[in-house]
Amino acid sequence: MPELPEVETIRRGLEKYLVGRKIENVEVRLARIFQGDIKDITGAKFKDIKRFGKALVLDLNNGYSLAIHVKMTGQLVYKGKENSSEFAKQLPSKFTHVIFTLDRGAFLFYNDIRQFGWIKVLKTQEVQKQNFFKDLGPEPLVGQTSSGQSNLTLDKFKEIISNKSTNIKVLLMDQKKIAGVGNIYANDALFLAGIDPRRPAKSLAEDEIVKLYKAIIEVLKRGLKYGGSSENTYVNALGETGSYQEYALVYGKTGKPCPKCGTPIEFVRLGGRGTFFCSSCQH
DNA sequence: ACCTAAACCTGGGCGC
DNA sequence: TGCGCCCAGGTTTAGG
Repeated sequence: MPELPEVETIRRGLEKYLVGRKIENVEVRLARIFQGDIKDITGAKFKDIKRFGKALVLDLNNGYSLAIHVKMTGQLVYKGKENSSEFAKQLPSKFTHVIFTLDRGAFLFYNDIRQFGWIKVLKTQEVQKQNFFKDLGPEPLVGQTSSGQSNLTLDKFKEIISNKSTNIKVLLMDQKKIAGVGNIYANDALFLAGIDPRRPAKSLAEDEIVKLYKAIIEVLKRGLKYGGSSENTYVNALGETGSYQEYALVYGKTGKPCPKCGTPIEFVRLGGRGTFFCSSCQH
């Protein structure tokens, strides 16, 4: 779930089903995932559901917040009379590590196969002191996602790109530079802009920077439109999969024909991450 | 300042 | 069916 469109999709679902609801009990099955004291949140109600980059912040009505990062395989799924999907019916599972019992016989489950994610209990006023918050770059979709902090303007994007010798793709995925862009959308944005992911950021010409800026916003909006990308384990707050993977341009398509010219998509590794591109369309 | 590899984990897919 | 290997929407840390 991991990138901006997936986390924002979860946020919207949680906002719909959790706001005003009471936490009656918390069961932590895997201690590593949960940091804090469950006493601080038991009995409180959800007040506001926010997203900062790829992290979620669930504000409660008692001065505490739950900060959550799902990393690669985390899932936050609501189960209650508003949602009796097959997926929810089967919860909790062996991958359920935290169970929030809510009022009206409902539950919020945190599942995570790889166990990389975390849930932290914080005082609401302390949230902005956390690294995931204060080190975060500007948001590409402020105004369309009702979350985040400062907006990634074109001028700000130019400033971020200028004089950086690092690969443009690695830079796009740096959360300190830009919030929310991960591997799928970085690959697809570079394809849409016709830019080779291996190029040094500072080598981009003015018109290429503008194209890339628009491409980032475009692919993130598509991701949101299709409810995120369910390549693997991602589901939304109701346990439903997204469909962006059916529309992905180059991500995960090694050897398959380029959607524009038919040349086989190439695979290289940049910054330790799988990188997909068309050597014919991207320069 | 910058780049890489490894670490945190489990499971799925592939070749043999 | 099983084994070994490589892959995975992220981030952090250690080392060069």
